[in-house]
Amino acid sequence: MQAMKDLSYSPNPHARGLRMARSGTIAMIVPEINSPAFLPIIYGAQKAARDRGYLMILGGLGEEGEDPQLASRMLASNHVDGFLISTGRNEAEQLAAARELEVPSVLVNRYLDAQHPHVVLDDLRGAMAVTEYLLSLGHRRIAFVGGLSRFLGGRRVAGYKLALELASIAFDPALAVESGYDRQGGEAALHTLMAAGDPPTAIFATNHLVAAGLLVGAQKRGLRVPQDLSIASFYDGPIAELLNPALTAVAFPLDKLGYESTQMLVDLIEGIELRTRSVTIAHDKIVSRGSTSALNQQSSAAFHRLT
Amino acid sequence: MQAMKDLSYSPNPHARGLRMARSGTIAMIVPEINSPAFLPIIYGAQKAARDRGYLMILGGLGEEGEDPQLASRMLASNHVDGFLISTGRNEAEQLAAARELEVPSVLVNRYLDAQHPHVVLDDLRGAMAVTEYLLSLGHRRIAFVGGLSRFLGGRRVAGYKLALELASIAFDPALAVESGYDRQGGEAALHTLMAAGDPPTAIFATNHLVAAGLLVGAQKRGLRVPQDLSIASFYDGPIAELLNPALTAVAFPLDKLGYESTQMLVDLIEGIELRTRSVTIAHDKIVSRGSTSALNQQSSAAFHRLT
DNA sequence: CTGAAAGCGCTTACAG
DNA sequence: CTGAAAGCGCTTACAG
Repeated sequence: MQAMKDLSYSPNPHARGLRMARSGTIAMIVPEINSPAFLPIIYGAQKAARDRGYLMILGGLGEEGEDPQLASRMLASNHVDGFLISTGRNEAEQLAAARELEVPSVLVNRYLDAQHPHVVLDDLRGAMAVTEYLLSLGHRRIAFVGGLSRFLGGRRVAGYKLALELASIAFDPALAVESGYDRQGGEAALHTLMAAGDPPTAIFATNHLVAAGLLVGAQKRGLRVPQDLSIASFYDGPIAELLNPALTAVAFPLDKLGYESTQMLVDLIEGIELRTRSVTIAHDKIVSRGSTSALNQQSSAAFHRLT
Repeated sequence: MQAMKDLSYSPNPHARGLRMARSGTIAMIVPEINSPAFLPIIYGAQKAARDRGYLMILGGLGEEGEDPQLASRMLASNHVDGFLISTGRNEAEQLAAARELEVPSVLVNRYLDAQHPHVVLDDLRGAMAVTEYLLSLGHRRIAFVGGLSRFLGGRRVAGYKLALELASIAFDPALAVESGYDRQGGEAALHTLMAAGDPPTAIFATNHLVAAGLLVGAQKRGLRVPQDLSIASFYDGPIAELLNPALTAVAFPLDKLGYESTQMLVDLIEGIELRTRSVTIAHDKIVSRGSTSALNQQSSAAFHRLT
């Protein structure tokens, strides 16, 4: 032992990998690399890999990661012990391919079924928290703008509805608008909402891009945020600070999402029994910024004058 | 050969690494992981690594990457063939440590000396292009806000000065304001500039964060962008679209920066003679958005009324 | 309990 | 030119 220290010896990972038929390497597949949310996720995953003595390689960034067969091809050529998988446009095929893999994989913020190991955000409670925050500011006409159909989007709508229900406010389907997940969708949704009778006084956006679109749309219509319209969003992050006005948002520890995913994957690789195959990451605080304010008589009057 | 195909054989990388005493793996050290610019850089690097048959691991993300000794520790434990190195707070120590490494390394958007292989952006011409764009809009009082001292910042100031000189405009030291690289610095710089006599009609910001700070400062002072003040920035990217107004900026192919860095590193690893140890990535087009407009009598009048 | 041997799957120097 | 053998640095089953 002392000699090891004196010579600063460390075992040769190739010899070890060859003998033990394992690589000590995991790969992360991230097709939607342009989302800034993946930086903290990658960061957390890398940290956990290090803590467990594994190397993490970035497998499929961007377009390359869209190929459902990527993981199995990587397996053949690279000898990877397991995969962290996020999906992109080909969600269904990629999830199906993950199931067929002959090494463990963990879905990162994605869901296949209760059996397949996954780590997700607590979208439901996060969405409730945002909605309740807007309710606490006195808003009663609160809209939800986002993706309504995908698994994660659906859970956010559910949280929004639940919060309304708990506040004894009837859900109005006209206030839940499909926007997808980009800026154009957000801007279009704003016009849809404001053109209808009895528009909302507050909007809950599914992410920053949609929120940015709402802000642009509001400005084009001459609506002041937050005096005439409050906007709050999911996923706090550096972009929230840069928007004008800065965006109120619910924070999630995204690094923890990456960290827990990797812990789970290494447990699977090493045959350690999992306590659960479904980990949910709780939201942090609501970070209140300039895009939301209390509903009061004055702003309400200004609002009705404009519409 | 046919049999290889039939059995979809691929060589065991551990056996190969053991025998050949090389790993086929490179590591990228990125302390400033929070900068969104690193996503395309990592993406490009990963692509080149794949093209050359290498794996890329993310070595030091964030705080961990600040340790100047990280690379040599990774070498001992992981058997990496080379490093792509970016630096953070401890720039000088990290660059010095890179020089001592016993495997090749390439500096990514960083500079040590002419000998040490590096790939940088063409800051000088990029800064000239932004300045010339503002000149073409009729602006004559153009400020530069950014870091003035670091190597890269210094080159941007030089490009700004050169463009002014070519337009026969005397450089006014009061218009070059040190802001560092964050939002607070940008906001403070705006107040400094506008409080002085003869303020600028256009500002060139060194990055998005500084530009965002300028926008906030302008709004607080009641200055309209672009009517009263034009703002343009370095580094086009997804954030430029989200600011309000959207930001005019000069684009750089950051993925190419990562790609070329990796090509250079693999050449070094494989003993392929380099044509040059210094690669400069040229800027792309100026992307013109809502934050800039032509200087005209009306806006100029409005501007002077306000100050 | 300790220590020598076999073997993981390659590559390359060497014998035929 | 072709083919068998040695050896990279580990781990683990086995002999002593």
